[in-house]
Amino acid sequence: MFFDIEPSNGVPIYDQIVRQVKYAVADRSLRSGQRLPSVRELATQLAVNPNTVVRAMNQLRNDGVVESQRGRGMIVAAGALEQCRRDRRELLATRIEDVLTEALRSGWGPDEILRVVERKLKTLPAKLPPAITPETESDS
Amino acid sequence: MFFDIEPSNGVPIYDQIVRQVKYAVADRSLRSGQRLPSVRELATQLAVNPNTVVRAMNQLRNDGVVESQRGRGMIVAAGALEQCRRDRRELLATRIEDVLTEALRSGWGPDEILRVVERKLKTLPAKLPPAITPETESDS
Amino acid sequence: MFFDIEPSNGVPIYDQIVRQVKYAVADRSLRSGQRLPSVRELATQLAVNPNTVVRAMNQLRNDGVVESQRGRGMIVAAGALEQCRRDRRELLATRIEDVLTEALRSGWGPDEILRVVERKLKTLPAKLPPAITPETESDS
Amino acid sequence: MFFDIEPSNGVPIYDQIVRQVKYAVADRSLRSGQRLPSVRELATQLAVNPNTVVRAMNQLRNDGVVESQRGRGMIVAAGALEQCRRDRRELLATRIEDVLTEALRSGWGPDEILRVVERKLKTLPAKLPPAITPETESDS
DNA sequence: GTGGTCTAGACCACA
DNA sequence: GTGGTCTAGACCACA
Repeated sequence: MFFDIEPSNGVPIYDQIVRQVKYAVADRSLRSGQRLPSVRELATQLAVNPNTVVRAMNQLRNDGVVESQRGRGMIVAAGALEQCRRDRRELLATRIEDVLTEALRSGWGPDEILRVVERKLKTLPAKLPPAITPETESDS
Repeated sequence: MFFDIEPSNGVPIYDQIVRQVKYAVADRSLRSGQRLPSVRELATQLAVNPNTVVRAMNQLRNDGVVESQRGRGMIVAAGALEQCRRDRRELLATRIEDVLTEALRSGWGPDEILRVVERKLKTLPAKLPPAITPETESDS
Repeated sequence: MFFDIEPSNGVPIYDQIVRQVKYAVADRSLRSGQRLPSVRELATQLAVNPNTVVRAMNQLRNDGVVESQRGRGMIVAAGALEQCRRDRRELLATRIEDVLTEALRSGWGPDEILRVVERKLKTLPAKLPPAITPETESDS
Repeated sequence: MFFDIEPSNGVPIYDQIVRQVKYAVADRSLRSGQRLPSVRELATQLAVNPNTVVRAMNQLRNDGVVESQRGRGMIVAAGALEQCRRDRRELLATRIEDVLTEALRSGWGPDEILRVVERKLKTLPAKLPPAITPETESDS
């Protein structure tokens, strides 16, 4: 698994982890039943304190995305795909709505906003890393 | 002036004030030379801690949007319109870029995103209050 | 507010706090809008680390029982009463069901179990502290 | 022997094993002198870590419920029946007392609690598997 | 003052 | 080995 954590870009680290895991599940980069790296592993891998990872995992468990098995680690929960699709849609819809609301209130018209969005959508994708992917454990 | 402050929607209150003032200027709802309500007035009007208003005003002064006039409170600065237009463009562009980046990373395609934006742009404007307007203090 | 925390009786401290707050709300000892003692206050009062209180508060917020107001403290949320009644019913029903299941499986018959329960219900109440109550801020 | 282990229902697996063995003895489903399956057998049968079974067996030995017989595995100890009846009574009484205490503290009255218990006692038994029974190893 | 986040590190139960 | 809990303590944004 590849995470792209940016310490203090405003979004708390634990929340970045939560979102990225959810997005990875929603995008089928992570699948139900799949085992996650241990808390300690993840922590070193992300160069982050284990407690921060624990906090993210707690929230993910709360949200039905992962299950912990005592002494054995965490796995992606059964209904995780549907859950994460819902969560993704809601997380993004809310953020989009917020920004559009702010833009409209600022006096921009819908057309003006749409033009900016379209332009960004043309230039942004090229810059982005090729989406989070699991280790190719295609056959192991 | 009418502000629409939402405590704990994630955006700090002082920042909401800063943005709304800038947008009002960019949108000509506030004009250069116009007097702003006093800190105390604003604070009670917004049901907010006076320190919070002070903080917002400090930032607005720093950004060249308002000027304090000896003993008479704050007025909208001379070059405020151009400044606020720039600020508005940048504030919104940044937020839009951020949300689009997150959406693209989550696995959504540009088309999918665009569809959501278009849909929201059709439904949102109707719901919004009729843009922030100054009290018709046509000349006071 | 009076809490009765027993460090390591098996139930995690943060969970004891969560339950007791919920029960207090369900029992109207705490009411919507009421301000909770600050995290630091509660921590010293309960002789517990502030982080432990924070954890409890996070869960309570997640469960819609409290709301945090930045820089101002935490208050009991609007719909908290209904929420906590539901939570209480569920928490207790689950525990009761679990213990009855275990008893039935152990070979005890329903009558035998019922007798024990009735006996305990006669002797226990007298031993218990007089329910958690808020500081009598009846009129302050 | 049939066990019904539920990983992560809160009760540690080793403890579930201990309790179920004790209950089986108390209920005469297991009798003194009867041989228990080997650790390995039990572990695979329960889909559980062998160490977990070992731990359970150690505790059962400590509690005088089983004895290891040189080279022949474990058998149910001589005084096991009386021991397990006592243990069962105590295990269940403790759990019942705990849950009743929590319920009373939460503000429920004894009558309210009793009603819930009675209702559960009517619906639960039907749902339960037909009590733990030994494989009819009538004599092996 | 308030809550929110994070680190460092310990200890524990469990498998 | 695994996750879960807790402490101690720092630093920050916010009001």
